[in-house]
Order: sequence, then structure tokens, then C-alpha cells
Amino acid sequence: MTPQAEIALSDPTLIAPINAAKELFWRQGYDETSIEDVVGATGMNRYALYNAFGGKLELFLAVLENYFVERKNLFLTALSDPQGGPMAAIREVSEYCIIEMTDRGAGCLMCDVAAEVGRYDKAVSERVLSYLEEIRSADEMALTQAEACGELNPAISPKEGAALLIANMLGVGALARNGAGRRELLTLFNSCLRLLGRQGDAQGLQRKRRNPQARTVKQVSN
Amino acid sequence: MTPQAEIALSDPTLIAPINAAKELFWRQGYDETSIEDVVGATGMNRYALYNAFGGKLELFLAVLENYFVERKNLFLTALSDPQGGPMAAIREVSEYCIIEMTDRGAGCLMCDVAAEVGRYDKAVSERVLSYLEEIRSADEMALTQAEACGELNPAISPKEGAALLIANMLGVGALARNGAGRRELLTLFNSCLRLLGRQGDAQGLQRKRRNPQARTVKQVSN
DNA sequence: TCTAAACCAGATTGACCATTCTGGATTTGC
DNA sequence: GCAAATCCAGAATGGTCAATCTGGTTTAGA
Repeated sequence: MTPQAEIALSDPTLIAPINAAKELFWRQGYDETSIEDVVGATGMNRYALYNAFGGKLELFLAVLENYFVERKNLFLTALSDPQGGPMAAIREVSEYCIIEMTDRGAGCLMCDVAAEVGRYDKAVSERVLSYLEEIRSADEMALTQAEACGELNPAISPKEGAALLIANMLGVGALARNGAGRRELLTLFNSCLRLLGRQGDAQGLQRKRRNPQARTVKQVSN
Repeated sequence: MTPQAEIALSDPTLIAPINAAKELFWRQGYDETSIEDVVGATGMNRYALYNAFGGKLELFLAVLENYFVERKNLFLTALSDPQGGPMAAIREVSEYCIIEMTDRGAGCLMCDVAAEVGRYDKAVSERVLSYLEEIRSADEMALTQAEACGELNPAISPKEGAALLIANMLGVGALARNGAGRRELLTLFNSCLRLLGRQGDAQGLQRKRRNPQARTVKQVSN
């Protein structure tokens, strides 16, 4: 991130324009979003925009950073002190993300749009990978707790499980971007979570249960 | 697909140009690839290109269709009569795809580049989803065989498992596009396959085995 | 009130690119 | 060998867009 973009992020009057621009980039992509679009959506004029951010790329970097931080907070808050247990917390934040993606039919700002920009600027790709790693590690933390309460499928380590969750969410994003429906994507995520959980270890679970027919898993209502 | 693109696909002299253009679009994306690039890579001149395909978009559609067909054949061939068992066949084709993606650092032509074009042309997005469904159904076929030989984790249906495989591959593609390494992605895919397989049902497996310590799974050599 | 700085909107620049045009070269059929 | 069709390469066209410029307007400070 450029120093200018960093300054932009800390200026409270720029929060609203950044959010407006984020919405545009997220829905339309980087190339498809013109400065004129941003002028229209933010209410700022070109002069002020260039003054505050420096240019289109720098504006996008500020947007991306804002999205990064927001997303990280979302995950860390929900996963560091999960009320209903770690698996429930993972489900909660993930379903929130899926709803965001299907609302926009636009996948993940970080991975899809940022990858577009990554073609110009390799630093963006690296930033994306490092952020994904941060989120993966938040997932891993939650899965470690899950392991401790016996909620994790013993066939897998928290680390591997977290990587699977990330990949699954990226896949869900790719499908959303091509127009897949919310219900379908929630079901897909649900299968993933089921395999990661103790329920994925079907026989092992059955052996512990008093009534094996209760094996089916509570589905999301969507 | 336009009639013109369909004709282009059936003309054997256009196979080489289509493959050259595919390589460009795959690596660089649609917007970043100029007609001049294509002229350079294919050896065809602009006049001939426009004559054969009609325009840039039509050229891309021909490329996409070619990729679709090739990919479908790859999956159907490997999965319809799997020599070393269905799970091995799934592993084989998937690892092939991962190697392709990491070679180019460019994810999946179908999902990543086509989604870019899908912004102009909704028909492209729909085509992408329908093709993914075809590949998913090939995976489902293989997983149904796996279920019959007791190689599938009983916690999951072949249908769900196939959807998970697709999502996982799309996620792997997103990671590859941002520069993730081959080894990391193969490991990730491996965890996915392990959960889908009988090994994902750790306790159940343990109960059937004579020596439970043989629980670890053969890893890919990469 | 006055002055200097900040701000605005529209016009302009400069670059890129898909597509078409054109006039000459090459091939093809007879 | 010749005429007609096909092909070629570079120039030209038209459009888009980021970024800058300009000349006038508003605001803020003393």
C-alpha cells in the first residue's frame, strides 16, 4: 500500500467514499469501473478523488485494504470467542460471506477483483495470499478448539481443515460470480462443514451414539 | 456460441491458432490480451483472424468451447473406465489440472477468464455453469462407483462429494491465480480427497482394519 | 472585508485498442 | 499465361478512459 492510500484509510471523511467505491469494484470489477462511475457513486469530483487517493490504482488499494481489515475483524471477532462453539462460529461467518457474495453475484473482492489487479501489480497478489493466510489461521484456531471438544473429524488436522475451508469459500465465490444460487452454495458449504466435523467420521460417530439413525445433520435454513 | 465460432471449431486448420490464442487468454486474461498479441502468437494476420472468427469475442468463444470439450473429454475418459479405481482416477485428472494451473499461474480458463467475459455476455456465465455441472456429474459418476466399492466416506453422498470436488478445484484455481505454489495446492487437494474417501471416516475405518496405525494416507509425490 | 487557499466542472490531452479500409501482392482455376 | 479471387500489411477510424489542465467559484482565516 502506498503512503497516500494509508493516509486515505485513516481519514474518517473518506470512509463513505471508500465504501461506495468498494461496492462498485466488487460488483463490476476493476477495469469495468471507470473513474466517472466512482465520481457518480461517491459524490466526490475527480479533482478531490485524485487529491485524496492519487489515482485509480491507489484508490483500489485503499478499498482493498479496507475490505481486508473488515474481513479480518469479522473472522477474528467471531472465531476468537465463539459463543455456540467453534464449528457454529465458522458456519456463521461463512454463511454471512456467502450471502454477501450472492447478493452481488460477484464472488470475493479480495480474490476475484484483486486477482485482476494482480496482473498489473504483483504486490497485490502477494497481499492477497498473505491475507488469505491470516484468515486461514483464524479458521485453524477455531478448528483447534473444535478438535479439543471432539468436534473435529479425527481424519484431519486443524491446519488442513482450515485450508480446505478457505479453498471451499474461494470455490463458492467462483460459482457465485458465474451466477450460482444462494441455496445451492449454502448447501455446498454445509457438506464441507459436515465432512470437517465429527459427523464426517460417520462410523466413529455411530459407535458413540445411542441411536445411530440420528446421524443426519442439521441443515441450514436458507 | 455463434454459428461462426462453431464453424471455426470444426476447421482443422484453425486448431493451432485456437490453441495459441487459448494460451494467451489463459495466461493474460481477456482484456489484457490484444488482437495484436493474438496475431503475433498465431501467425495469422488480422484480416484472416477477423475472417475466420468474426471478432475478438467470437474468437474467445471458440477458444472457450475448445477448452470445454477438451476438459470434458479428459474427465469422461479417465472417469468412465478407471483402471486403478475411481478415487485414483479422480486424483489423476485433478492433479493434471493443478499442474496446468500452476504452470501458468492462472487458475482455470473457464472460471476465471470466462467470468471476466461473463460481465459483457451473460450467456458465457450460463455456459460456464452448465459445463461445470457436466464435470460435476462426471465426478459424481466416479464417486458412485467409489461408493459401491466402499471407497466413499459414508457421511456423504456422491452428489455432494462431486460438488465439493468442483468447489475445491475452483478454490485451488483462485489460489493458483494469486501465485500459490504447486506443492501447497496438491497437498490441499489431497486433504479434500482424503475426507471424501473412506479414510475420512477415521473411526469407521479403524474398526475394519487389522492394524489401525496404517491409517495414514499415501501422499502425492510432487 | 479582503486575500489566499481550497474546490469545482468541463474541456483537453494522450494513450490504447478493436475494427475497418485500402491498395498492392499472391495464389488459384482455367 | 491470365483473370479473378484471395490474402496481406500498414494506415486510418472511432471510441473509451485515466489523468491533467484551466479558469472561475467558494470557503476560511485574519
